[in-house]
Amino acid sequence: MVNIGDVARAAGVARSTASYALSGKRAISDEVRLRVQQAAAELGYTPNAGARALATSRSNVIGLLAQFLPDEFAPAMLQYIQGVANTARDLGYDILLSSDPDGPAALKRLTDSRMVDGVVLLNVAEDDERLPVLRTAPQPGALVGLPGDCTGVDVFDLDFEEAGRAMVEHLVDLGHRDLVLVSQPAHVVERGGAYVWRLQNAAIEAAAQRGVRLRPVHGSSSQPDIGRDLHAILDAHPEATGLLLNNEAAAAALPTVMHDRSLSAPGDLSVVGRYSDEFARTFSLPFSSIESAPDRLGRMAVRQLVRRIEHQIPGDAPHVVRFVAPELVDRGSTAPPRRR
Amino acid sequence: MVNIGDVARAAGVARSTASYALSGKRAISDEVRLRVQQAAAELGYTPNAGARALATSRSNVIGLLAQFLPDEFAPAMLQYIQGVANTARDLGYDILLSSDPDGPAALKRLTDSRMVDGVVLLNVAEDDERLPVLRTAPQPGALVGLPGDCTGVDVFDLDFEEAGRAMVEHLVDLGHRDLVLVSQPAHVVERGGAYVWRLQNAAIEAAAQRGVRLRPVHGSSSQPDIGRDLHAILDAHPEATGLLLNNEAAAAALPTVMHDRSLSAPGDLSVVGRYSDEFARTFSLPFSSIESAPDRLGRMAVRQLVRRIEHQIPGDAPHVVRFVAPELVDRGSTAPPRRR
DNA sequence: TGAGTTCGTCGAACCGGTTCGACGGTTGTC
DNA sequence: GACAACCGTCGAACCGGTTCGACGAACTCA
Repeated sequence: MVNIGDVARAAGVARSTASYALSGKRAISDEVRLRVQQAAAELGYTPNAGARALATSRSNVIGLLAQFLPDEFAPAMLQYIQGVANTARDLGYDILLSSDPDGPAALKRLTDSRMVDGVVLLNVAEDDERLPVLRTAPQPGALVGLPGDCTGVDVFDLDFEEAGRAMVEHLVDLGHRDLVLVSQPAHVVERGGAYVWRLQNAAIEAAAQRGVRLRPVHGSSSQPDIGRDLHAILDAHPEATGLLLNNEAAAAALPTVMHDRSLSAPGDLSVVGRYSDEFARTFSLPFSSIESAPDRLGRMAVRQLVRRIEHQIPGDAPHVVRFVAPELVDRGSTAPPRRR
Repeated sequence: MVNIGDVARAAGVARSTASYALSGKRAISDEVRLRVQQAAAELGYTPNAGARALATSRSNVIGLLAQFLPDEFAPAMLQYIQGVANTARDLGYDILLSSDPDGPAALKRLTDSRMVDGVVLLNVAEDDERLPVLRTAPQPGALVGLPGDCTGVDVFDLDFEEAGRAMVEHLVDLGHRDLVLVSQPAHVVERGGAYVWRLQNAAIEAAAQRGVRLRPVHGSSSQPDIGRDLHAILDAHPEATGLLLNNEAAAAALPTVMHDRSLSAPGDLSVVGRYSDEFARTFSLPFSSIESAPDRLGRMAVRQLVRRIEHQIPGDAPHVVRFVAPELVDRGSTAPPRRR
């Protein structure tokens, strides 16, 4: 394998000169620089990543910690991963994907071994066990998802409170007075999926303020259970005219369930979900939804991380907690309730 | 950051002794070994990945080249990625995920920089541009997908020919004599997605042998186009009683389309797909299907790769081309055709 | 003409591991 | 009692980059 010594020899200069000629960190005569660059090109020189990382303490790799939990809907996760991966690539970073179920251990290994210059955490829990590890790590971290304690990390998330309010307001404005909100399974909440109750509490509060009824229920996050759950929910609440979904699996399953019951939206039931446009296309979902903007969140997280890594922001500068404002994408699944 | 010198000093031994005590590559007295291990634990020592890679020419990282092409159905891709990631983790390797659209360049950089000990390629094309790069790389490579020329790489794929035959045989045995096969879009084929015509040709041949009619058609691989395509296909072939799907997006969209047309399977139409059980659950697909086994293929690829990396197999040993036999998972979507 | 700058290049040290050869001490064998 | 074999440890070299200080040559200016 050709190394920088070979390039230097071919160009007739010292190793250090070759290094400077390629990096441009010191003035080098045009003549020598061209000779070095040409030699590098001819020999097909690619710097050894390990050696460079050792010398510079920088790897140009970003760690991405994502867990494929049985109660998270995998296709929804994928969108965040793609957002992070694409942005990292554009900024010149590779991504090291860890799906280790033992998040804290994986994070500690990745950071302590200096394999990564920074990390992005997905599936952030209210009391995330990875955060203490991350705070003591020398590298910066960015989260997609809001934890209880944001100190020492940059945080990006959808404004779930506002999302909950917006969903309720939208349906109430149309005249609905009996709503059902289908959330993630109860044990996603127990595990610390705070976004579930952030949206739910805000929705309940908004409903109370407008004087309408909103019943929060949980649904499974996998097939075929969620289908049964939806049937049970619709059986239990025949008076409901508006359905709110904060559960991707439920959204994916609902068209089939409604078909089985010969219901259609918005004729029989107005439906609003919370998922991305990409997700809606993938699953042919006809429901209006609050855009969850996974690509945008992934991009924001990586951008901020890279800014910190490259010291445009010092590590002790104040950290950022930024919320994306929810936007309702109208797919025509809501209308005034049918007179009964 | 604590390094092996700190550990050695704390244990009162030389750096080399500390290294041997931790790696076990030379005999070390129990007493010294324990002292070193304890010092390492107390100081929270984690080896520097770059330094180790530099010294050993091994990074314990596997490169995963996956392209999220607009005409590949992303959720289907994810299953392969998960299979590869999980197996790699179990075997002690991290995964570097590259989604760079310029595959050859990304591959060259990853291998030449010695960032990875080996690579797994997804989205393999008949005449894959990454293969020449991979063959000259010093690291081994494993493919999930069959290229035209398999020299120098290990290859794992579903037996698409057998899959095509099995789908046809199954329906013909039930009495169907008019079949339609929905494949991926034409330009997936043009780009080199050989699996499309491998299945298609085998299906056509099997149909000819059994004396039944099989019409091959292409469908889009994204929503909502594929929905329109399916309607058009069903309009154009009202006489068909059996539908074969080699297109995940089509499978995902078909329930809605059939609902819109008030068709049901197997009453009005017998349907057989080609996708994984996990995929079927995610999309609530009620159709019987040939299992595409992405987890198994990912696992096989990584296992073989690791075997080569760890020199249980020398690099010049003969390479492997292994096909997974298709299995039909019966979900009750096929039956003898209804008498017209 | 000599001192002070500036510019371009070089040599050496360093990053943090692994590994090879050497060496002193103990044990075993005849 | 001499010699060989073996065991456990050490020092030094090496992997392939980057970076710092030094240094010679050319240029500037008094």
